[in-house]
Amino acid sequence: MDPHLLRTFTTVARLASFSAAARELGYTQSAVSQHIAALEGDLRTDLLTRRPVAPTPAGARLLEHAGPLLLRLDAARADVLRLAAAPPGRVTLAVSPLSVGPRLLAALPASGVALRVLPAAEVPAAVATGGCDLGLVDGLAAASDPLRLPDVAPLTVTGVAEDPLAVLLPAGHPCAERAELRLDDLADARWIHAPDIVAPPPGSRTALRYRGTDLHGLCALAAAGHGLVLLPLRVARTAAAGVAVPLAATRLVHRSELLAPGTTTGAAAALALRLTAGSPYGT
Amino acid sequence: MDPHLLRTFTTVARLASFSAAARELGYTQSAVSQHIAALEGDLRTDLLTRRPVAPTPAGARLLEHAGPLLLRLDAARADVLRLAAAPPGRVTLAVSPLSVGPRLLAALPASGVALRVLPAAEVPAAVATGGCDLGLVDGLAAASDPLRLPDVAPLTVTGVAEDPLAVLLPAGHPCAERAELRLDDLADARWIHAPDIVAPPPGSRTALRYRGTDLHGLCALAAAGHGLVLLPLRVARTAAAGVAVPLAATRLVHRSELLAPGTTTGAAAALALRLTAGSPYGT
DNA sequence: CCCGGTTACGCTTGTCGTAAAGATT
DNA sequence: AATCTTTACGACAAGCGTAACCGGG
Repeated sequence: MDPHLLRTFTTVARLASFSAAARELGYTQSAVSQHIAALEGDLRTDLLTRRPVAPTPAGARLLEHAGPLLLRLDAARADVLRLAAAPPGRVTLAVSPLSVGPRLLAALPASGVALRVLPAAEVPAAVATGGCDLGLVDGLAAASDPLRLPDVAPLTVTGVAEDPLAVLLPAGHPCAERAELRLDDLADARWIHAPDIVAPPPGSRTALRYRGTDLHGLCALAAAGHGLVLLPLRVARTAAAGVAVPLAATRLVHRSELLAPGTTTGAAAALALRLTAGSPYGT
Repeated sequence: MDPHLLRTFTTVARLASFSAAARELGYTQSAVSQHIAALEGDLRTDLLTRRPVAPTPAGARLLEHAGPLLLRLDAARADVLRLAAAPPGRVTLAVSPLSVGPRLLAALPASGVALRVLPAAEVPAAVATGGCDLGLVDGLAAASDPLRLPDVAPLTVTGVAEDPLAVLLPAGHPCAERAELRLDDLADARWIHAPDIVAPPPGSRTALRYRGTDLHGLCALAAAGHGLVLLPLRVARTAAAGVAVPLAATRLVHRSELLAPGTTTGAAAALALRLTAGSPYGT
């Protein structure tokens, strides 16, 4: 269960080829073959079928563990190295699309910050492994509850914003005239599932799958009637087309949180302070 | 960042001694010294002070990562091995003290089950690393919200019970006659902090620290006026002494959840079914 | 036969233990 | 002086690459 072996294993599984994995990792085919053999010998189970190369059930199970494991390992290394490293000159901020709000816009102009837009699910990893100095994530949660984030590393989590939710409807939709909606009212509706932007409401059915982090395109699709989208009211109102109807009688709110690694110094620490200053939302 | 090196590092840090760690791990002092040197060389930072042996700041940081990391590694190995292993003859169920409720008592008699009482924080690890076949954890959460559990491994989590909360007061307490209480009413009160049994209410101050999983002793202390305790109403009512007053106007409930590893077979699967059958509480 | 994974084998490197040296109280 | 960590060194094993081998399209 050497991490090197796990890394080779995940690479082989991802590329479905020993030789391609060898090229990517800078090994020879032979070494890759030996790595897999070592893992399989250690666990006394086949992990991959050859020809075609695909994970066995045991291999699939191991794959579920290997990703988070290697991530945590990178995070640990990055975190310790960060202690000794000089504070970054230019701060890189990982943001999920909907986490960009007034608070960030107000805090930004002060210094040279590079933004990096990532799906919410990837922001914690980006901060933990040192790719970015700070992160802003958003998601749906019960009011004043912190978001559920994958714990890749011990990160400092601070709430920075909470917004009520709204549904973005096409102009002609039967509910478009109403002052507010409940999720029950839309029980039969189809939603656009855009996992890189917003989690869909629990238990909803999917009309269309939308990949990528482009919010504008998503709103356009919703306005054109291809499916409903749940957005922070603040964002839904600014959509060029479509009608934003506030969501009532729900415990859910849209929440944004700042993620900071254990060590935050220099310009990154200053930005973190501006982002959280006077925030009414706790850890 | 070889796991072996991390393991000796954590052992040395825990025992504050190279030689003691060597004895525990079955190495020579020399090997331990080389392990630490290898880690320090790899990260280009001192991790431990010698004489006395104690973690440096960087070392302390690494320690925070090392524990969860090694746990996940064990969990991965155990999970894959469990796929091939024969279903256990006797099921071992890890339970946190307050997770033992009517549902478990009803499901138990059917077969030979061994119970293992652990602090709630250790139950997920016990299930993930294969020490136990199933786990029951409890904790405080917003109504119908799942508990926040450390994700040591991808476990199947199923809610099995929710209970209203109560405060256990000594007989003469000013609030003891009231029909119900709010947490605000007790803002100045001191609580017994028993981390292995119940999380204290958020923001409370501690009168006494109580270690161990013995519920009876905790109730006795509370009844004797050494501090308040927050318990599921069901449990508080059965306390031999003391007065149980229901907690009102809170989002918090006491919740129990069943943890199952990815692979659950035989008698363990049957028990899991009985425990969750007809449960109104979701994932 | 060609492509791709496996096996054999030699070389290099790494890891451990023994033992001597060094440091700290 | 005693205790505990570090360093030196030799033995052994592990890991990688080269190259030969094999099995399926």
